[in-house]
Amino acid sequence: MSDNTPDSSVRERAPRRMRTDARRNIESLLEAAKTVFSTAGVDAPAKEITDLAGVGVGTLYRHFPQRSDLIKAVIEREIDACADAAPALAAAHEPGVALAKWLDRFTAFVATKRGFAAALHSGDPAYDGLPGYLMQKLGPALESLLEAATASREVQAQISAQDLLYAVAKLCAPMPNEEPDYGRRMVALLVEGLRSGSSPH
Amino acid sequence: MSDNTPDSSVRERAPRRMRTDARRNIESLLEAAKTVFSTAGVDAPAKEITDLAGVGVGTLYRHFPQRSDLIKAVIEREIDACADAAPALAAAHEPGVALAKWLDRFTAFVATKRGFAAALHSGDPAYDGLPGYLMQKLGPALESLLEAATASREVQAQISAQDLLYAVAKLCAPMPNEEPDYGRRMVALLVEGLRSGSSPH
DNA sequence: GGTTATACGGAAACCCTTTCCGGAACTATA
DNA sequence: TATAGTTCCGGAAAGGGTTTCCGTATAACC
Repeated sequence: MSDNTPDSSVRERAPRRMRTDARRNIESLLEAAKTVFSTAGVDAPAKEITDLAGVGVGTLYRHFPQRSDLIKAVIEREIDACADAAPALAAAHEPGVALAKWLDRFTAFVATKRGFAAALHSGDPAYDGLPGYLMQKLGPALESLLEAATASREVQAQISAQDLLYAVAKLCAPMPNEEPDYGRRMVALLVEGLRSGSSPH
Repeated sequence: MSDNTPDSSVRERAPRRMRTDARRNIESLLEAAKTVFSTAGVDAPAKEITDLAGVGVGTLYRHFPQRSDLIKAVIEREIDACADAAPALAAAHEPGVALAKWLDRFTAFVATKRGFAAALHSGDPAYDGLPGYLMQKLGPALESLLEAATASREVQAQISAQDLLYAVAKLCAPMPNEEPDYGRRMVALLVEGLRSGSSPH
């Protein structure tokens, strides 16, 4: 009752910022996981990751309570990187070229990171939020590129950003023993379909 | 040296045929696995499968030394069923209709069996042979349907059976929170691309 | 029926994920 | 800087699933 310290009882005290060692360990883990995943796949044992990160298993599981949380975090980081590439491309190239280059960037991401396709198709509900995250982060980027490109008459847009995003994500997902440029060919075919069918049937 | 029994030393004796209980157990296991996989996903514990099949774990692992072997076997069976559907459709319908109906059949297979997409994109080398098996079994079926359809001028073929097969397999693979007919729309768009682009650029 | 190769069942070994907790390290405050 | 109070760390142990192993049972062939 006699406690007049401002806010002490009404508002919880300002959360002290995360300890620097914790922040550093999270960073190390994400970096290590990215490396190990691309080397040995997303099913690599956790020990391999913690060893590379120079950290105990306990530390891994405090920050990423489920294995899938770590995988999700790594994938989301890479999605972010992809989104961040858009503004620079838009500034440096003609609209149509920027769009093409960004699609290449996205295609490379999907084709390279096996873990992404694996998570997406695993059926594990832990990854249900991934398409949403993809759309949320990459949708605006792609939309602005698409708009600029259509405005300058370089392409005719007949497909939503979401449809295109998902189609590329699926078509370019790596399959064993596949010709290297299969994904690109199919995407090109799809875009061809867009160009032609200017009149709906 | 004195052994003159025909063939006994030169040729190994004819292999005795597989024991009937073994054959029966394999059948039970495949049936049980199919059921459990579609109910609880391909990651369901092996015990569930052996219980349903009325068999010990040892039996499962003798016939399918790796878990992936069982999954592969179940998927290959379903691919076979898909291939077997083609002749009947071809006999019962106009070429164009038969092609459409068979593509529907295949689409349903891909969309329904999560395990298929999961295996294909898992990155596990155990499944590297799956696309080959798919092509080997379904390629001829699709080709003959495609040929009949093109011959009767109902479609213009500008895509190889393999490309089409793989595109459908990828586009129709289920993704979380996806509109129900996304896959079909994209496949339609792809086919639209084929119709239009009669002249290569 | 007797002999032999083959298959069965389930306990144990193994490997990986996840939990737990005593002790160490960091932050805030004086 | 010293102290108190959190927060975080490390690795041992628990939990759960796959895979191996081997004594026993049974089908195939003579």
